[in-house]
Amino acid sequence: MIKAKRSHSCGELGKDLAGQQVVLCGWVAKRRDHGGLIFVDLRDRSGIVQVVADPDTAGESFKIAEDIRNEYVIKVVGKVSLRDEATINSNIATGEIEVMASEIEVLNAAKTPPFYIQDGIDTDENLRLKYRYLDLRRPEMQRNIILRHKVTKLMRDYLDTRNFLEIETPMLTKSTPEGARDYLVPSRVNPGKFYALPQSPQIFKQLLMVSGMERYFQIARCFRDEDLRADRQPEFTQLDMEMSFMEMDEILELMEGLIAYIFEGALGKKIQTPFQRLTWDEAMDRYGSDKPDLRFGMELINMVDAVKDSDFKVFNQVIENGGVVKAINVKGYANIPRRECDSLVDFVGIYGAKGLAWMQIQEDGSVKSPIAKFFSEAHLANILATAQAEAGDLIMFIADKPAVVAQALGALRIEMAKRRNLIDNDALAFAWVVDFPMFEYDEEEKRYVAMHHPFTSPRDEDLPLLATDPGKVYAKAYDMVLNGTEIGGGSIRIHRRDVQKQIFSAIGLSDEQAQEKFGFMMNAFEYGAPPHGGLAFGLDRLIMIMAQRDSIRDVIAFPKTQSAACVMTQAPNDVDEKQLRELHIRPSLALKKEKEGK
RNA sequence: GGCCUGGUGGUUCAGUUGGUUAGAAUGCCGCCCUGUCACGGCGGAGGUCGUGGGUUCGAGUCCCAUCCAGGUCGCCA
Repeated sequence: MIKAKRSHSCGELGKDLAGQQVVLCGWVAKRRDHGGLIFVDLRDRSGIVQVVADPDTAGESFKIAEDIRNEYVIKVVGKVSLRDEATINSNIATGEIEVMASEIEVLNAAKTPPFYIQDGIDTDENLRLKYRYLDLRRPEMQRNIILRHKVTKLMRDYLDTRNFLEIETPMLTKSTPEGARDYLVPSRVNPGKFYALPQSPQIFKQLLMVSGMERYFQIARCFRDEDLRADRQPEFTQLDMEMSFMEMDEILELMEGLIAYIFEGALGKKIQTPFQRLTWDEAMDRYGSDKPDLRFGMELINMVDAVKDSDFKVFNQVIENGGVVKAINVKGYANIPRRECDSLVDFVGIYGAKGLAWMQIQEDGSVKSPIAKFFSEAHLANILATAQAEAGDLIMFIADKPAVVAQALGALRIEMAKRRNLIDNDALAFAWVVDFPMFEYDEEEKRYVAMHHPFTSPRDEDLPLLATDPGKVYAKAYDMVLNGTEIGGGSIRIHRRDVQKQIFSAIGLSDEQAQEKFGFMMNAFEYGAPPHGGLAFGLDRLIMIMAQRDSIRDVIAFPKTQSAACVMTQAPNDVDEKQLRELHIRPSLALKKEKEGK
């Protein structure tokens, strides 16, 4: 047994330590056995260093070096030695030195792992998740987790120096069906009753403002029982903040400062502030999205004036029925096969568009298009001028209700940018989207629902519209957008009981229902609630973008699969009938389920 | 819930119009090798082709169902 304690990390060794004895601990990343000489790449969190076992210097330990295998955990005593010029390995940070082992101890043997413990592996994610502890041993995953740690540390530092208090709020809370589905937790001591896991600490942080905490933050776990996506997990983390006595402009500026601080501190990237601001209307009009990707142009162009009064009935009917015709100009993409155009019709169909028209501008300036015959020379000239089209361009049109055009053409804009390779992967395009509509109409429920959440303050000038025309009310809400992803959102909140009541009424809650669900909050507003507002960043998404990954699963240590399951622990799992009974959940339900399963 | 893609040695994949004993690379095991770092050389083991039905003389291949994973629409105040 080696008595000496670990003295260094593998990655920190360098030329300055030449000649010094070190004690290293780590995992065997690779072993190259040359018979009379064995090389071991030893890996720990800090990096990799080459350990050399030479019978002359390793003595008895040479036999141990012969038996070790990948992922064995070993301890090595050895001398740092400069490598000969010819044997320097410039691929690794410690490539100018190596450690001549004098003693080796196996701390633990290891089975051959089911996949390679290295970067850039192309292994089924299910397998990686089943052996997540091995997946997290891979350097790129360790870098992601380390980045995440750095970012949360920087967040805490930034907010601490600006007088924020980190305060925890409950995980067992009250279910409020407005919004996403809740994860419910049965109460043992209150038969038949349930807690809900928080979708966000929204109400509690507002109450903390009533409490006079003035500035609050929390790195808060949130839960939503909805379907998963590459950027959506049932439990996720947000940096949640709330501030009293601050106007929107002050909050946005403070948040820009936070983001700049994080990017500088964690990635060494300077971020230009202030960020561009777009109103929601403008974002929808120009990009067809409330989270526009501003790394490229290709804006949506309104074609109504250019195409009206033509012989093309499809466009005419859409315009007559209050719809719009919009287009994007895909520069230099005219020469694509008809087949690709047809497949793009299917693409926009996913988003509800009933069709897609296109015009290919030929080298001689003439227009090749299935719909060209419906337009006069003057119309065509007008269309080309409106689209600023040149030879070689492809103009793609969608005509439909404004919301469908925005969604389908907005998605097409991004798809075409990908195909044209217009997106700079190193670019960081930040923006604020402000002035969201307060409500949107839910066709299914036949009522208005809050677009952000019902605690968002309407604009002062729109207050009179609350009772008469809720659809026209705008909110003091703001989203931070980065590269086409919403990374944060917030608002100035309501701090007056009468306004809050009006909002609940506008979304169809009776006074009694409002009192039953949110009475405690409205009561609090009567005891000196300060004006306040806040914001929450989606931490997982932010880290994902910073780490340049495509999925938040890569920046979460133990994520769930698309079916909200954990393949490593097998959660969710069956529970004992006894447990159910204690929770006052009738075992008959479970039994019934079991029978159905058979 | 809808649509799309995938599931074949440990891993990543190939597998033709359905036809003999299902291949490759890598990994793994054994032997050899004192300057490799994707070490090299020789030899070897390893597969109920996701699961269950069906069609057929014959199914990895065709059909149906189902499970799992991923993407996406709906959903996500």
